[in-house]
Amino acid sequence: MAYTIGKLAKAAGVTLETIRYYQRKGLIEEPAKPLQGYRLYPAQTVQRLRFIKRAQQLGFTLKEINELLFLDSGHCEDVRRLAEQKLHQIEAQISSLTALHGALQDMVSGCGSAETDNRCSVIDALSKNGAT
Amino acid sequence: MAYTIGKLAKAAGVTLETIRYYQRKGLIEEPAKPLQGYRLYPAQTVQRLRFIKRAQQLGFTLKEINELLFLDSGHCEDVRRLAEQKLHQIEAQISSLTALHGALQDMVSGCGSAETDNRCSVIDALSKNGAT
DNA sequence: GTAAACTCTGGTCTATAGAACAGAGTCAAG
DNA sequence: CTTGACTCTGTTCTATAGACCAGAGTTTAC
Repeated sequence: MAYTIGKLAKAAGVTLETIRYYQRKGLIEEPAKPLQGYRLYPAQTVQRLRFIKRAQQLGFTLKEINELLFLDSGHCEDVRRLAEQKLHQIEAQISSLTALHGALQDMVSGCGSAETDNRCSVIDALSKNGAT
Repeated sequence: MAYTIGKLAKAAGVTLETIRYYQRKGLIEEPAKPLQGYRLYPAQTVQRLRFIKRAQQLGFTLKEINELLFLDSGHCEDVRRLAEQKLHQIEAQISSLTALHGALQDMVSGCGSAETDNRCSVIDALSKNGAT
């Protein structure tokens, strides 16, 4: 099953502009244009677009996603090395988000109860040194 | 104690450009320029800059930070609401990252052993439905 | 009292991630 | 076989978060 760009966009839940942008950036391949007619995208491009969107939601930049995508086609050893690198990044990201979560939670729970002066404790907490 | 912009920048660990940018964006107040001479910034601006930087590290955009700062002079409830909103965002982000971590880990451990075809299946693992 | 260092204003420039548009070509349905 | 929908290429525009630069004025240190 093949898609024209509009169908592809609809199937993947992105806009035409996004697809073209990703092509320019090398995140997805631009199928050769038939000498007359429209480009046709293979079904797997839908998956790829979804992958990109998901990874983006997870806080990866397009540049990082591009790297991740390259993992798919390289030698298994390179793949492994890069993937492990990514894993460490993700671990770090999770733990810093977890710390942030705790800090914010503390702030929120202090809020409303510990207003010694007329300022919010959330602001106070953020101005000092707390979560890393 | 008052700071010229350069001292302020050094004290807060930001650049002059950052300070000016924040002024343009209304995140910090631009002191009136004495008819002859340089602007002088009150010491509390250092705190404010640190607050901004800190909040930024915690994933707030300048726009959100501006809101937080604005709300500082308002009701604590509003600040709380914003912080709670952010809290939920962070929770979602953590769980997505955790899912991604699991998927990547599976891939890394399968890599080298389970290459049924000649792909290391990152895309496979993540293009389906896993992390939301 | 001059030179180095700093500040001022205002503009341009960068990267990221697209959105919007113009004018042409192409396809599909009635 | 024409009209409306879609696609093509290329360019410009947006927002975010600053960085950088030039030429002028100001301050500080020697």
